[in-house]
Amino acid sequence: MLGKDYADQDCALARALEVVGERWTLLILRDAFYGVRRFNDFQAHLDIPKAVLSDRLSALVVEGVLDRVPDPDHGGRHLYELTESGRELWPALHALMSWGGRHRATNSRLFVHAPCDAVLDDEGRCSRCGLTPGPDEILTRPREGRRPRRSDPVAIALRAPHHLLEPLDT
Amino acid sequence: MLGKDYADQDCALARALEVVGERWTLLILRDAFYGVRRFNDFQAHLDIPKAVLSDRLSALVVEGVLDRVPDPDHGGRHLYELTESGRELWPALHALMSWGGRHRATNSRLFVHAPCDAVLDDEGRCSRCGLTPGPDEILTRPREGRRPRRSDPVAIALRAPHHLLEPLDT
DNA sequence: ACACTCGAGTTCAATGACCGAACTCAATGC
DNA sequence: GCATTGAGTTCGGTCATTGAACTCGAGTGT
Repeated sequence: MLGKDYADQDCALARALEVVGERWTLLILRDAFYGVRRFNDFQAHLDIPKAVLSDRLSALVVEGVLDRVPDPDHGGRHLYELTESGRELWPALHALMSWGGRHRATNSRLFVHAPCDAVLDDEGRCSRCGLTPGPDEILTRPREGRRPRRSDPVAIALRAPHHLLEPLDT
Repeated sequence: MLGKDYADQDCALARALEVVGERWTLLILRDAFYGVRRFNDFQAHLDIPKAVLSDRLSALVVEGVLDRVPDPDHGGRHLYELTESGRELWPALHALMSWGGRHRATNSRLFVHAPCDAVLDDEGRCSRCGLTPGPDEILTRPREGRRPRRSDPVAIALRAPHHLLEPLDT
């Protein structure tokens, strides 16, 4: 694993980056939050080489961030789902997304606290009730008036408003 | 820049990762928050190849996350300091650190809201006043009872309690 | 039963990134 | 004047990533 870990860094950040710090990993997890669960859906939406996707998914399963479960509809296939520890990465993901939205490009999605129907601010706090909900209470939809750049089936399915973690059907 | 960017991803997260998603970058920024400002201090504390450190620092300066200013004490040298946009990465960094602290290793540091003298929770919220302060209001110190793993001068200097962003002297 | 397709990978050669060691160069320190 | 130290750059070797081609097994159509 040379080149992947930061063994000499005595720091929780280094430990976290050993899990999610490699190229593509956080984008894979973003898609997992958006409801993507199948190998090919990740691949279609991310344009990632299959070998790398395979590596990353296995690593995330080993790390306990994703679960690999048999697909009930298709024998021999699997679904990749966020574990509890994976779901707890949401605040980190959201914080990075907010920073990107503020400093590079306006964020292409809104996140809404489902019970309040009020948008989340940059800190992930509901603008009505003030709580910072977990992903299971968050709805997402694309922001208005943006011409979408991607046209793969997953990107199209993601244009419909939906709950985070809710399985996508393509 | 092949292999560094995610040009086809229409997403604020991808934009953020193009800036901070490469190996070492977030650890460099962590040290910058801790007060490290000199090339050799980064190098000593991170055990990073100088060529890579040089690359990352220049890239962060180009991206407007760090400023490269002349060192008033030493002609011909420079200091690397967080810009405003760099300082706004604190919530993302803190969120990742919290996750690492919860799921991999207990965090080796405490973060304290200076005005309240109360520790921050995993969401970065002050346990007394409930605000989520920026780095300029945060004090950090090592947690008690941990045998430190590193013994370079920077690691030793960092053992003293200090404000985030406050220049370290080594 | 048979060929076909499609999803989910694995294998492979080429390219790019990362590594550590050695080198440069300017500014102190003695 | 000479050695040292900080801040890089250069360089050969190694490791990771890439896209294309290949494999394998489960359904599907006939």
